[in-house]
Order: sequence, then C-alpha cells, then structure tokens
Amino acid sequence: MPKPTRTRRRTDATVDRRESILDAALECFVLRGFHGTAIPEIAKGAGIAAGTIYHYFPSKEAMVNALFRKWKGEIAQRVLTAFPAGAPVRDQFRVMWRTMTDFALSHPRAFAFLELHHHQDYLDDESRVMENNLKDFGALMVMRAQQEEQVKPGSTALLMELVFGAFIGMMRAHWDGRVELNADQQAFAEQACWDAIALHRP
Amino acid sequence: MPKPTRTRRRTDATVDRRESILDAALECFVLRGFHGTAIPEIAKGAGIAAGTIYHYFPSKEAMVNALFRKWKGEIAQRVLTAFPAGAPVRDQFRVMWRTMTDFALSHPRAFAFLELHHHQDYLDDESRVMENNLKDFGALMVMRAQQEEQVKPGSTALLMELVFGAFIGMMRAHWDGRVELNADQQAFAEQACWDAIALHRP
Amino acid sequence: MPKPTRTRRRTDATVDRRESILDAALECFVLRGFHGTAIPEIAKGAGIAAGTIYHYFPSKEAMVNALFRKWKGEIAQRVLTAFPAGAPVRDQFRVMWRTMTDFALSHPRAFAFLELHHHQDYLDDESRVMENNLKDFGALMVMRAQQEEQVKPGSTALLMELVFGAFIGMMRAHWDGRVELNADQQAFAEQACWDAIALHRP
Amino acid sequence: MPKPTRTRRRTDATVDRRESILDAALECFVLRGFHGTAIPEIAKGAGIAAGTIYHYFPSKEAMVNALFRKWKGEIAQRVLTAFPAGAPVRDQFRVMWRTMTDFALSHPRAFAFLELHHHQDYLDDESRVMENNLKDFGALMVMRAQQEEQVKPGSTALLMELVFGAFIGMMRAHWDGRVELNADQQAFAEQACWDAIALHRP
DNA sequence: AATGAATGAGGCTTCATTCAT
DNA sequence: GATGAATGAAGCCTCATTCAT
Repeated sequence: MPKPTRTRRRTDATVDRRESILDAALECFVLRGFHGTAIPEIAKGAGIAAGTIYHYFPSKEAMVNALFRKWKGEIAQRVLTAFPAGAPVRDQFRVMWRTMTDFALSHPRAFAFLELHHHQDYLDDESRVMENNLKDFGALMVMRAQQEEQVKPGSTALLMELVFGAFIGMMRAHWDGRVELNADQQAFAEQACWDAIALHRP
Repeated sequence: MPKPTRTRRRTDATVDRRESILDAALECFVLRGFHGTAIPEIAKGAGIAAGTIYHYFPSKEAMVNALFRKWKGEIAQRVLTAFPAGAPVRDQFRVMWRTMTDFALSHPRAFAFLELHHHQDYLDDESRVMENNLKDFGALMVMRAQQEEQVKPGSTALLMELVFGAFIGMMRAHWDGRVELNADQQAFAEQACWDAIALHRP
Repeated sequence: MPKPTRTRRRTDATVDRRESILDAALECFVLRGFHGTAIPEIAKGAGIAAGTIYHYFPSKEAMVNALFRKWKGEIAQRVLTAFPAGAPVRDQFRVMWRTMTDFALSHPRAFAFLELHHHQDYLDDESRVMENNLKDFGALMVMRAQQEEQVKPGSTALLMELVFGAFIGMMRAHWDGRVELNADQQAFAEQACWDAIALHRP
Repeated sequence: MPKPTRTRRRTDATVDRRESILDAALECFVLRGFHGTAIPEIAKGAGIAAGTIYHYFPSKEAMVNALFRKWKGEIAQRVLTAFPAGAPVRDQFRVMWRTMTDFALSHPRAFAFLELHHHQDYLDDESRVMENNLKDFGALMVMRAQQEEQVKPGSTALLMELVFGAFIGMMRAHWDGRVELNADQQAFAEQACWDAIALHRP
C-alpha cells in the first residue's frame, strides 16, 4: 500500500526528477567543482533540458546548497542513528568510524563532494550551520571520553579534528587509488586513530 | 654547476613581476578557486594589465600549474632540507611535522591552496607527479620506522595518509578558527599523530 | 440583424475569465510594458495557470492586440454615444472633452496603456486602424467647426492633434502627481484648449 | 590646433565608440523600446561585438540612463541657451517653442525616445531628476507671464503641461505622417498654444 | 615589454509556448 | 477546459585570450 506521499506539489515524479538533478550535479561538482560545472552539463546528466532545472531550484547556488544539505544531513543522521549511547567509549568510537566508512564507501561521490571540496564560496548560512553538526557530535563524544580518562586530556576540538582529518585523508587516498580499504585495513586505521587520542597509561 | 637558466635570460624585474602575478593568483584561488577567479582579478591584484599576464604565462591553466609547482616544490624542499637523516625516527617524525607546521603557519594561503582545494581538474602531468613527492618521502620514513619496529607493521601508505590527513585537518580547523595552534598544541598534536602510528609494546 | 457571435458560443464563465486575463495583462503592461511583462506574471495576476492563457489567446501578441482594441473601442464608443449631434460646436467640444476625462479618470490604467505607451512594435493592422478612429471623429468635429467659422482656419489635423496632445499631457501630469484634476481644473483646461483652436474675432 | 581632449582615459576613439553605441541604442529603443531591444542588436548597429558594449556601460540599464541623460541634457541646454531673458513674454514663448521644434525636427529619434516612450521602469534617480528640469523651467516662464497678466491665472503646472502635451502631440502626429510641419504650420501651432494660455481681455 | 580595448564563445537565467495529464 | 512541468531559444553578461598601439 503506497503511502499518500507528501503535501501535493511534490509528487513522486517531481521528487524523482529533483533527485536525478541532484545526482547529476553531484557527479559534475565532484569532477570539476562548482564553478567549473555548467548548468547544461548537469541537465544533460539528468536527461532534461537546461531550463527545467529552474523549476526545481531557483539558482545554481540554491542547488549546490540543497545538495550539500541533503548529504550532510544524510551522513549526520546515519551517525546519530547508529550511535550506541550506553556502550563503552571505545565501542562508540568504533561504531562511529565504521558508520562513516560505510557511508563514504557506499556513496563515494557524496563524500568526496562534502569533504574534498572547498565550499566557502557558495554555502549559505543554513548550510554552514549543518557543516559543523557532525563535528560537534564527535567533539561531544571525545569530551566524555576525556572525562572518563580514556582519551588524552587537552583540546577536545584539536583531537577531534585530527581524527576527522585522518579519516578524510584515508578516504582521499582510497579514491586516488593509493590505498586499499578492505575490512582489515579499515580496522587497522580505526585502531591507529584511537591510539592517537587514547590515554596510554603505564 | 647550475645550468644557465633556460632558453632566455630572466632579468630580476621579470622574475619579480612573475612572482607578483603568482602571489595575486594565490590570493584569488584560495578565496574563490581556479574556476571562480577571473584573469583581470589577478591582474588587478598584481597591479598590472590583464594582457600582461600573457607575457608570463601562456594560459590560465599554465599559471595555476606554475603556482602549484612553485609551492609544492617549496614545501618539499624545506622538508627535505630539514630532515635529520641520521637521527632517531622519533626525532625525524617530529622535525618533519614541525617543518610542515612552520610552513603552513607562515604561508597560510599557499598551504590552503595546495591542500584544501581539489586540483584534479586542471593539473597537468608534471604537477601531478610533484603532488606525491612529499608523500613518497613520508612513506619512506614510515617504512624505515616500521623496519626498526617503532611503527606499527601494516600498510605504510595507509599510516602515512592518516598522519597527513590529520595534519591537514588540524590546519583547516586552524584557518577556520576552530582550534588554536600555540607551541603546546602543536606538540600535543604531533605526539598524538605519533601515537597513531607508533608500535606500542607491552 | 446581429450575426450569431462568431464560430463558437462563448459562455459567461469563458467571457469572465477572458476579461480577468485582460485585466491582469493591463495592470502588468502599464507597469512594465509589453516586452517587460512575462506571461506567467499575467497568469498569476488573473489567478490561473500560465497555460490556460493559451486557451483564450493564441499568443502574447494576440492578447495585447485584443486588449488594445477592447479599450480603444470602449473609449470610442463612449465618445460617440455621448456626442450631442445637434448641439452648438462649443458644447460638442465640451462634451467630448468631459467624456474623455471621465473615462481617463475612471479607467486610469486603460488610458495609460492606450496613450502613454508606444505600441508600434506589436500592434497588428486591425488595431492600427482603430488607433485613429477617435482622432478621425475629432477631426470631423473640428472641420465642421471651421466651416462654421468658430475654429481657426488651417490644418484640421494639426489643431486636433494639439488638443489631443494637450489632453494626454494633462492626464500624464495627473498620474504623475504633478497636477490635481478637480472639476474646476478640468473646466479650466477644457476652456484653455478651446481657446487654442477657437477663432478669436475682434 | 586640436584641443588636448579630456582627462585621459577618454580618448577621442573611446568617445566616438561610446557615441556610436548610444546612437545605435537610440535607433533600437525608438523602434522596439528598451525591453524589446537585445544588446546584440545594438552592437550590430554600432558595428562592434556584443561584449564590447560592456567596456562602455556596466549594464543595459546604465546605458539607457546614459542615453536619456545625454539627450535630456542636450535639449535642456539648448532651450536655456536660446532663452531671451529680457524679452517680452510672448517672444520668450515663441523662442522656446521654436527651439524645441528645431531640436525635435533635427533629432527626431532622440525626441521620440525622450517623449514618446514610458521610462518609469528603468530610469534611475539621477535621470528622474533631469526629467523635470525642462518642465520646471517652462513653469517658471509661465508663472512670470501670469504675474504680468499676459497668461491666464490658475494652475501654472496645468497650463504648462497642456502646452507641453500639445507640442508632443504635434510631433507625434508629424512622425506618424498625419501632419506636415512647414514653417507656417509651426507658427500656426505655436500661436494656437499661446492662445490656449493667453489672457484674453476685452 | 606593457597595455587595455576588443572579441565572441559560453555561462546563468528567463520566458513564450507546448502538451501530457 | 485547466494545469503546470518541460522545452530550448534567446537574453544579459562574463571572461580567457588576442592584438594594435
């Protein structure tokens, strides 16, 4: 039984088309960046006329922001949903790492778009807010781990950024074909990053 | 014996102007990216006419490649020069980390341009080769450290990319104002990254 | 015997909708001109979908011509209906002036559209013919007045155009807020225009 | 001996080209209006590439405003220069009328552009100010004539607008081929308009 | 060598019109 | 009839590049 989709103006066909535009845009933006991508390229990728894009987005900037928010929201939601609230910190870290890895491997272009490109130029305020949601969550986890004395005392933000950076570096190397990422490698990397922040006591 | 500089003599004035163009370009590219920057903007930044740029670079693409190589070469040379060949691995790591930090802090725009932007689109083959010089060097160091059993056994490339990624993440957070980077913080981050790859024995 | 209205019957609803389209178009054309007005704007003003307009008019040009003819016909009909055929010329002039003033004041947008805009671009032949109906009638009146030696001998057309132009100038100044138009002012202007053409004898 | 033209950046060639653009634009705007004219049409008329226009005007709107001010200023200057300050009012009126007629006949397109089109849409504030300069001057003349009891008492603005409107009506009829304008006709029309506002005493 | 006006292709966006629903 | 999504030509404007001075 199909659920009575949405308000009205967004029929299934409308949503599908909108998504296909976002997909095509993602493909282009990852390859050539926002400024390097022409609207007709995206339209061709989505199999529609250039003008049609403007039925779904008022401008190229609005489109890139919608794309950014779509995927930034998606990844944040996955991490938050998967997070094992009551589990030991070490497990929380592992789950979070795995969730992000799973996402990045199953949506490589989305991840590349989100994390490998500089967006300062065209993101609006709402998007900028989302930018930091995930990091804020990660910082919270690190901070609690510090309180439990399982993670080094010191700048929470710095530790979190190191781990996040390492994760992105790993993924970038993967896309570029410089490192494989089988299950062992993933676990190995995860452990290394934990070691980076873990409090090592005698 | 230094070879007699290229096909044609380059006067000091010529070199200076060329550099001022590259500086202006750097400024623009960091802010708006390659595709988002117009040649006249760069010319204005350099205090010259737009047409003059074409006396120094045959095209916008050639210019961005020259810029990329200039700074990628600069950072590589610094790291190589500073590298303490005979010192213990732990010291080598520290020196390398510090050298890169010093560079990134004293040339923030150059570092941002090199590491925070996606260049796939316009880099030529020669630039692409340079892209990996530093990482190759880092990988070599890690490999030797593995042989000395001071760094975890496993994928050398992966370990190196994690450290590099963490470094970039730290720097990005610094530019964005999310973390401070005083001497203590720098040392703290360096130690954390060493812990990530170090072989912890009982 | 009136012919049985065109090829197809027009229901009241059809006529109403057609009128509401013309009203909305009038509003837009006065503000931004024909070329400056988009069909969807008119549709929105009429509270219908853009495509619907094409059930009533085959094209934007056809619509603007219909609009022009509607109002040009309306004003002509009023003047002709009100015209006191047997009255003295001075009275005829006064009635005609008043009729036009009444129309212009009660349908300001229609008058502005008709007389304050340049239509050369898009009017078809049929509309162009109507353009001059009123002036021809005015010219006829002036000519008879000349025959009665109450109006200066000389170019009938020129006298008529002067009066018409003065009338339009007065109205334009009124729309623009530069002159008030109470009953006294209207009478004052009418007298001035009569003086312009009247034959003043010693 | 050529005078040392202008500041610098406006060389003779530059000025000429700018003028040729304005001339071409005038031609187009008179025929099809501002919104009905495409930049490439103007460029073709001026014999240059479309992009070149943007070296002389930052936008189409800026261009139409420059055009408006150029001609509005020209006509105002002519009228003011020709005005016989100490002469009898009747002569002042005649001179002003003739000056405007001469201008309108020798620059028909400029006059048509200025007075036969609706500009509300795209004129900026500075242009709007110029719009009324000439009328203000005319109103002043009328007011003094009223003080001398040679022109009817009553709304100065209204009288002036009637005359101005009559003048425009005459010119429009001339362009449209409905009235000739030889010297006799011009004098005839001028006298008629004077009669419109003159105070007729027994 | 330096300039900056000129070019014209190409970018983003609008819009009259069509057509499947 | 009514709708409004879709189209694609065309509009305004930008910009890498050239070239006469």
